[in-house]
Amino acid sequence: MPTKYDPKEAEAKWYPYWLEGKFFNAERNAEKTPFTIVIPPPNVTGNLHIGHALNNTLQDILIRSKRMQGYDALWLPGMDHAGIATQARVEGRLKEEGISRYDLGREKFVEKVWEWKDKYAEIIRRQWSKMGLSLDYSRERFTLDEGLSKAVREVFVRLYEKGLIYRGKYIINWDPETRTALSDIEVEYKELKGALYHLRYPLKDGTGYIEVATTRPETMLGDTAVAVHPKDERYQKLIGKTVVLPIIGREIPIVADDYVDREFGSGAVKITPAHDPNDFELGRRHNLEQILVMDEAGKMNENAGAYQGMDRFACRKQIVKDLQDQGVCFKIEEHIHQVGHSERSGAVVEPYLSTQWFVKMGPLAEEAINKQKSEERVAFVPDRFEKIYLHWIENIRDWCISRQLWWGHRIPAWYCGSCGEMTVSREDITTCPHCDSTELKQDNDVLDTWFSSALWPFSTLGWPEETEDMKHFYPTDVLVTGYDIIFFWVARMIFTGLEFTGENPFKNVLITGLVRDAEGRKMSKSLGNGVDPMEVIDQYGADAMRFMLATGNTPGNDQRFRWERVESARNFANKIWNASRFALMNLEGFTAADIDLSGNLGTTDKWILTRLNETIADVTRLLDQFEFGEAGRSLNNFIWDDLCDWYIEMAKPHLYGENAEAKKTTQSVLCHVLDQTLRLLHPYMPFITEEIWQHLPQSGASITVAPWPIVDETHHYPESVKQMGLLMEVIRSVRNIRAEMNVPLSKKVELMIKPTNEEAYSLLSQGEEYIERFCNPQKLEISLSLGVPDKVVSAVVTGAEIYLPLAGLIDIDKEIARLEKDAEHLKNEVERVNKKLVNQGFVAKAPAHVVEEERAKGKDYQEKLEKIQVRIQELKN
RNA sequence: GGACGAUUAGCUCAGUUGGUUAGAGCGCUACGUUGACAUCGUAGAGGUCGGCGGUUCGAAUCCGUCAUCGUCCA
Repeated sequence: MPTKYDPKEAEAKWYPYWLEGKFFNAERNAEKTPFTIVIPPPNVTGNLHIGHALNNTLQDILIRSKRMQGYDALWLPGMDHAGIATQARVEGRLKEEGISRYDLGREKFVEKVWEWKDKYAEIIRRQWSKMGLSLDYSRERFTLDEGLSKAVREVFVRLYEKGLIYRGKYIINWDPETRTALSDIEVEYKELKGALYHLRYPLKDGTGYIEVATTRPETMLGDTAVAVHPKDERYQKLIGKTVVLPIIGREIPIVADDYVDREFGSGAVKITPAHDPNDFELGRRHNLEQILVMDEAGKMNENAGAYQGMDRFACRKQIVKDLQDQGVCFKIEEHIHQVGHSERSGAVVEPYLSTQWFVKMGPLAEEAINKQKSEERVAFVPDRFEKIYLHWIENIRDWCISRQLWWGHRIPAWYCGSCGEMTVSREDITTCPHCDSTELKQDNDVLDTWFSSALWPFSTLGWPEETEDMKHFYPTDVLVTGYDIIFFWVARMIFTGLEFTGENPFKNVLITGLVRDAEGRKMSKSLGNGVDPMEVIDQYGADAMRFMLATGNTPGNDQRFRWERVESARNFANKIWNASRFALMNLEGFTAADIDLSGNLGTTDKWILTRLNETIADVTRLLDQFEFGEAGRSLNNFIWDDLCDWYIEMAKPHLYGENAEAKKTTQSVLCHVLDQTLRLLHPYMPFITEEIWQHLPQSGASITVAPWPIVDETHHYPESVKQMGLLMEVIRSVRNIRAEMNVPLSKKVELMIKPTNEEAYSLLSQGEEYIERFCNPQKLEISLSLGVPDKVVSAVVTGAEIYLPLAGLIDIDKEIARLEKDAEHLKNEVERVNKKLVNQGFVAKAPAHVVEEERAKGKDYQEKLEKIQVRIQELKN
């Protein structure tokens, strides 16, 4: 084995091996408890980003650990057709060739998108494999594939038949850039500095004018009323009168409506029912005409008179100028307001009157709310996200699901050119069921991408068929996703899941934060600060990236991407590699059958086995609680500190020594501990653990299916932890003295240790060989009755006093100063503890064991302090 | 305007039901190539846990309030 771990080699070797062995394929075994995760399907628009890497790593850790724990683990992969995003990308590509989608026509264009999809699906699969994800590719799905399309149709038709899907003419959010309707949540509101334009509309009777204010003056071309508050005294006598709309000359009424805010502006508002949601509602109450003044591209239409053909913003400029010239616009104020932008294209969203399809949310939301308030709620992790979800679903509005795109699930509604009836159908139809005419035309629109994503946890398992997979693996166990799509996706999966399967689609939702750049900025294409996970893997290996992401922080919080942290993780991998290399070099000829822990275990053996037990318990518990960071740190500490820094060093004398029995015991312990540790680490670092494990004396096919370690009660020795503690403390003190007194390890010195009692004496005597090895003394004396020389450097630990006679080598004043510093520190501790103990409240109210611990601490500090003070006195004499 | 989150060592972050001498990695300082590893080892410096007030025998941890930054919702 080389001295450095080569990630590329291991990664290239093991992923194909895993696939060939079908280790990732779920069994659908009735004997086993299923554990299911469906991957949040990435968009087929392009490459995976570092956020996917985080999200997928966490899922892989979960699924790998559950698989090893004996569950029938299914991690189902798939991709999303991502309507607007994908269509926009393909259109962009065509544009480079000077072609628009209209040049190609719908059919040809969709063919092009499928080509794109095939290409990127392949890229994404390759990226998944690079990351080492244990996905069951035999069950991979795509939101537009046949089965899922069938599920989409089924859901659409059922909701339609139930009256929960309807078609109608309403104000929706229109994106003039991509020329499609958007749902409410696809609109991002940004605070912008705009203007409030004050206009005077003249009364028809010539008795004056009424003042209105607007932020979108171009919409005045579509005004069909002016509204005032019915109780507004200023306007009482104007209600019912008629004004003449400037420029257009249309006569429009002044109406009274409670909706009007008397405080805002002049208290009178212009009403444009076709371009504003509130005006739309008001217009319906007052039977006002709805006049659209723009087309789908955001250009002024034939109703805009002279402005026809102008872009909406150009028109705004021009119309303001014209209104000013006419004296209609008499004041322009700076005005900061929230302006909706398309989440996809960034274009300013236009409230627009349009015929669209909607999901009626009331009944669906109610069911979801009730469920969430019952025992059968979805567990959000961290739980604060539950509130965010509930608040949203409790205030939800109907969902606009039709999109004026070509890429997506086409709406299964047909219009008859003969009788004019509309038919919604599961199957494509060619004749009208109402009049038998064949003049049928399918609705041009497609469904919101999230409509199909909402069905993902069950449509991927074969629903609406009653498949075996559905019966066995549904509902799923955990959904891992970012907080940015709780509304878009999580909420919608929950209410569709409840409606169509009667259950929550998942038991837990693990919410992750965003991976930001090193400065804490959101990664974005425009900033160019994104980190490509493939580059990270290329430089440091997949395991390092995974470990870094998984231990980066706590669930739900954002984390910053820092290369130094990837480097640390890479170093950790290398540490494991070298520890294993050491072990393997000393396990020559040793087989799995040779492992024997029944022999005469030493304190260090007992200690490392006990620490292993603790680590197994911690990691298992923490993973169940989704505490990936803590579990990873626990493993890091165990491997680096306990295993490498102490156990391996202490194993050396046995491995190199003549005692065959001791050697075999040490080999057994080392081999066992390493094997168990690799298994615990495997979910985080699949490649390196497999690579090493395959070198280890063991008989399994792959660590991916090796049983998860369990706490071994027969090898649990809590007293060994205390015993090792003393040994470690003695060794550390000697090192500390050597460092502080500038006595390098190469310099042999005499070392005298005076244990405080028989027990400590026995322990330290047993550990003599280790003290020799770690402290490199010329002569070591451990005795309860030591004749301490005058010129000596010393230290006091709990259980022993340590002396290094360094006559002539040291500066007495320096040693006194060093001891006084220790004494000072101990004095503070003694004082702190005493203060607690004299406090009657503490002694009376604190739990007995806490008081007892505090007393013991106080006694220990006091004893150490006294001993140090004695040493100081002796040096001063 | 409402809700939530963050504020802990120079930097990035842990700290899970209130009781640890407040931790890690990186960085820094000083030593060190002893037969796994310099992608390393040993030792060390560095924090009044954002401010104020409260609850409690005891607060980084619970409550209130303020400040700064950030996110979501309206």
